[in-house]
Amino acid sequence: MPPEEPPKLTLRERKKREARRALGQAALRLTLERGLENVRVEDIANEVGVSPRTFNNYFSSKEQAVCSFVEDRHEGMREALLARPEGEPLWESVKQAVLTQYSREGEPDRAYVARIRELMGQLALRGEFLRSHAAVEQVLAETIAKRVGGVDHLLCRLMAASVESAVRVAFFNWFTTEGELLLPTLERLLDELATGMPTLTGGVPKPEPTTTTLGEPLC
Amino acid sequence: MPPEEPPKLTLRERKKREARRALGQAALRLTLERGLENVRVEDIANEVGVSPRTFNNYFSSKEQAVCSFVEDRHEGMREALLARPEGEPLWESVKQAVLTQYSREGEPDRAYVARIRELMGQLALRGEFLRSHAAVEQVLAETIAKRVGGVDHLLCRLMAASVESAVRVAFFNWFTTEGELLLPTLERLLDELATGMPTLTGGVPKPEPTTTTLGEPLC
DNA sequence: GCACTTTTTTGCGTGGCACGCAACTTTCTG
DNA sequence: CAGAAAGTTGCGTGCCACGCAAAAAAGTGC
Repeated sequence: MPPEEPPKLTLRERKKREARRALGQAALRLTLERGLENVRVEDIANEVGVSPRTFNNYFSSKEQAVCSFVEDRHEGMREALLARPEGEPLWESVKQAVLTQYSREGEPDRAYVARIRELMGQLALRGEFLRSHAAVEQVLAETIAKRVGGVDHLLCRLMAASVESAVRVAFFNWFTTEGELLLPTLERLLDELATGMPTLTGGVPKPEPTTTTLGEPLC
Repeated sequence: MPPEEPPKLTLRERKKREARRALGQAALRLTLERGLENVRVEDIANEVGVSPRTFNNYFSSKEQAVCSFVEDRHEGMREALLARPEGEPLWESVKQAVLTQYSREGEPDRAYVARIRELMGQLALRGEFLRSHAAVEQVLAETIAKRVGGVDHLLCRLMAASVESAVRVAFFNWFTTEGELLLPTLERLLDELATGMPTLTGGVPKPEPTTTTLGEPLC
């Protein structure tokens, strides 16, 4: 095996990617440590050894930088989906691609959960967070469309949006509960989507007067 | 019929609501007229006859103000769902509630479409826009949970998220095409969700080499 | 109608942020 | 190695969110 794989990308390209990655990572780390309001753009820039002005060449806000890790999954998502075998039914492909992507990252470290939960509490991040998810959704929709050829674009979008919904809900559940694993929940939710909505109706329709809170407005 | 309905809310409460509504509306109108980057917080405040500082007592950014109309639907959504008859299957209730809410507003004026499309192009608004949708989703999830009693909260969330997905996709389609109506599309997408994902697979799996663009990353 | 409390509005000041611009440095190409 | 192309940086500018405390408005009890 070659220890140095031939850099197919130009040096510039690699440097750019690396800089962006480093900035996003630094932003996330600092925010987890101190909370967003105690992180200045200057801090992030310094951490990476770059001028504050340069930071804004890559991201147009620190919130965007912090959330960039979500968006970064889009590449893996695309590859995972395109790598599925030709004849496989579409939904199976999508499901497996999603599961592949998120198991690639491994069951996330329990130690981070509390901090991530705190992170998500940051109102200021919610918008950017969702925007990043939407970016992944867009890639997913395009890839699905490419895979199935001439099928209705609306349905591709709907499928992509539904999948991202499941991902968001699974993550939400993951970092608001203590013991549960991410992947099984995600798989279950995806199966639920496949089955269709009425499944939920199977539950007891008795209106319990208990005011059950659903938790934070998160996600 | 009483021409003046007795104000069940205190004067303060009414004034607050009115102020917020006026600010949001002004923000939206000005943005549609001139584009977000040509609207200053000061302009919005002046329009309503209030100090800039007060604007920030109601909204923590102008983007939030512009998007507030989306979030304002949550109240109607809640009522519409709770108003459905007792014995009705859950999904049917949800579907009808959503359709009720969006027909309440009437098929949107064609004249606005171009401007709305432009509005959605504003990168800066996307995050807030999604945040508002998420807020509606949250209310929807809570209301669903309340309606079905003790059923799995995860599934309630998933359903709410899916519904919002359909809404977003339907809107997207509505303001990126010329002739189509919003409500029929929305209903079709909701039915698609009810049926479950594999429906999409029904399409021709032939991989057309045409590089079909899916349109803007919007929504 | 009148004191007293609670809530909202407002002006001011501060720290911070995004971005245009133009000079400078690095990388690329032949 | 020389010129072109792309990326980085410092500076300046306009704007913005929010804390704070004083003033104004709305609610309350008598």
